[in-house]
Amino acid sequence: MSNFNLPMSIFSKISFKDQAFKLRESAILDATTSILGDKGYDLMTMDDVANAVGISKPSLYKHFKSKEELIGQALIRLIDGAIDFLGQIDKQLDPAEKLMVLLEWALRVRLQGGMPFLPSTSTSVRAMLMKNLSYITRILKLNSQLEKLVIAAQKAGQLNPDLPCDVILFSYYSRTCDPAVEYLKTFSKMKDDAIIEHMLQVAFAGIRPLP
Amino acid sequence: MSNFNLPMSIFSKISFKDQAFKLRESAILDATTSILGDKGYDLMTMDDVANAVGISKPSLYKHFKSKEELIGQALIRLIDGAIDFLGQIDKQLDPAEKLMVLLEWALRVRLQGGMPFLPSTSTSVRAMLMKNLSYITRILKLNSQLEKLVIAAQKAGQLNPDLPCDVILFSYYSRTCDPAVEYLKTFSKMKDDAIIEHMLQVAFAGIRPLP
DNA sequence: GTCTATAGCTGGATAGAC
DNA sequence: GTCTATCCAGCTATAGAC
Repeated sequence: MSNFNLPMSIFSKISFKDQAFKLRESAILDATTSILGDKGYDLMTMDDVANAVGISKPSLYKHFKSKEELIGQALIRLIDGAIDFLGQIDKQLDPAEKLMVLLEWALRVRLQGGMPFLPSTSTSVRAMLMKNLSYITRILKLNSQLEKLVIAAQKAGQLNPDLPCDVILFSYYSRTCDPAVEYLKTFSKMKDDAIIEHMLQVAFAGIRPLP
Repeated sequence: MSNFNLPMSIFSKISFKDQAFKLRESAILDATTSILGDKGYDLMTMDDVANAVGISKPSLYKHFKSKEELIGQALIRLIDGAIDFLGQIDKQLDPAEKLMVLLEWALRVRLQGGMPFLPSTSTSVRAMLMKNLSYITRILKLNSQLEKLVIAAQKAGQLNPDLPCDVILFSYYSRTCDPAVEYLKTFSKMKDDAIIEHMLQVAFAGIRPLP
């Protein structure tokens, strides 16, 4: 935190503990992410997570005071990753290209065992997330950036200007959690790169201007 | 069944009972469908269903011997509806038009409170369904009909012949459970007809031949 | 066939020793 | 902070009376 740049000799014990704590927290979030991607919110149990990390359930609860908070944190980390990635994208790219690069990133994250970008469609999960203020804050931030990109791309004639902005935006979100990805991997045994290429092609053909 | 066309005077008692039984069974499946669409597989409880129908849980278990069977039957009824609908589509339509009409039907069913056409992506739900032989049989039947339509449409130049057939087929399936539908309804307050129109437009623009 | 009541289990969360 | 052991709510499924 605030002592990152101070000499270790003074704070070594504290910072070591802190580091270990952060590391374990990160390991917990990794496990949560992977299990969420596999089983989904409802079927993921706190025992699953604790066992995957190799700690006991009470220890898990020292880090996250409830299942809801744990999942909220995992989603926040994911959204933050997206916002970071968006900030690092080559400024030279035009809006539609930026959207494509971000979607590629999201699909790749998912194919490498992450959870889908959008949580379940289920009412209860959404209700749970809506109570989580820091999650809402992040998602609104990301959403406003994406909305600007969509509108700019429509103005520039890179995306279909006849479609309502919302239709493009929500379709875009949906592509990040498109089950076709899983089907292609499971049933067609397609390589990750081929899956991503085809998903991008279909997704953007759907929202580009009509000929 | 076999006595549908026989005089009621002879079988009235039996057929009446049968009818009532069928009616209740149908009501149970209706309730299951609606609750599944709302809460999803894991959160739907047998109490929910029994209460919605207005019967007790043991009575529910007289009709369906487990939660898995109940959900399986609800899904089978849905698939059968799709197969029936497909059989009734105007034979004059070309393959791509048939696919479009069917997708419209599926989206409309969903918007009217039904469950999504494809069940959850979750591993456990899929595992449950894979043990259900009559479900598998139906889904394979529907799948083979749709695959034929896709291939025919590609040959006729109505769908992009450069895309693997699987990519089109799985993308098509995914559109039936696209969360963008819910988002447009919830956040954009869009009318059902407008949602369907836009979803169809985006979906088919994505898989049509490139200009 | 329908109900009330309950068995049996699972999973979220915690008490209390170390 | 970490564990073992446990509580308790809520769920599937059923026994047994009517």
